[in-house]
Amino acid sequence: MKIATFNINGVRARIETLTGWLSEAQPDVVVLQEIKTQDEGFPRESIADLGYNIQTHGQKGFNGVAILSKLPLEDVSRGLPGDDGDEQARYIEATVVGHRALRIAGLYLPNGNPQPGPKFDYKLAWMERLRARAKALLATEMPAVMLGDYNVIPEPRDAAFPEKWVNDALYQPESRAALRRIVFDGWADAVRLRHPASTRGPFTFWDYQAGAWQRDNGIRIDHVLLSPQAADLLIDLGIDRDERAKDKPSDHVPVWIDLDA
DNA sequence: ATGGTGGTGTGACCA
Repeated sequence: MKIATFNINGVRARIETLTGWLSEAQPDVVVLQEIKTQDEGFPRESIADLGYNIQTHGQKGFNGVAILSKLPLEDVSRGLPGDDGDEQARYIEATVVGHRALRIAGLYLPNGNPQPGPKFDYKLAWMERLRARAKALLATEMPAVMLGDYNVIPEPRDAAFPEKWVNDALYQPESRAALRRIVFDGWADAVRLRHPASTRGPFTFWDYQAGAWQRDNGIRIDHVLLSPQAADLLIDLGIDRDERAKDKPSDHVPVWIDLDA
């Protein structure tokens, strides 16, 4: 089962980018971030035409996440538990039933800039809520995958120029420590499983500005975390870097895994 | 030191 994450940066503006990639890559399950639309504005038809079931958790203008799946989606839940007052659409979960059942969590972690400030505080609080939810998923002992745009650069080798990020929320010691705490509870970072010795990258995001793509000035912020039961099923992993060079690209590229599920 | 690009929706915010 091929499962991917893609921050699409506006699904209506980039519907042809998305359908072109779906047709080529043929993922079974995709979590999308930054759909930037309410549920009723989501371009369902052109995605359903490719054989996908669609579950959205949209918001007007900003944020918004979705799950697309060629297999049926069950027990869908929207929103990250732990704060009933949180209005931002950044989290969706569902169960996908292949020959095994898998729990999929698609997330768009807060950017947190500028830091310090209320947005950074929201990021760190959101990460504590994510850790609690992640622990609950581990406790089920069901194969689980938590993937999406984490907006955290884990280590210096995850940036082309780490020194440029020292004042950025994505690279603060607090952000990095919060991600480590989640991972150390029992998750595997799938990209690092497959690229353990790389001293530079691989990257998943290149800014639109200043020729970042042309200079390969990238960062790794889109992550795939696997529960132990899911890690046991890992067959393959890829980062569709070529998508960044195409017309009307997102600033992120898809990251995918193939699971024996 | 700088939002230089891009989406949303028509102001100004978000990344």
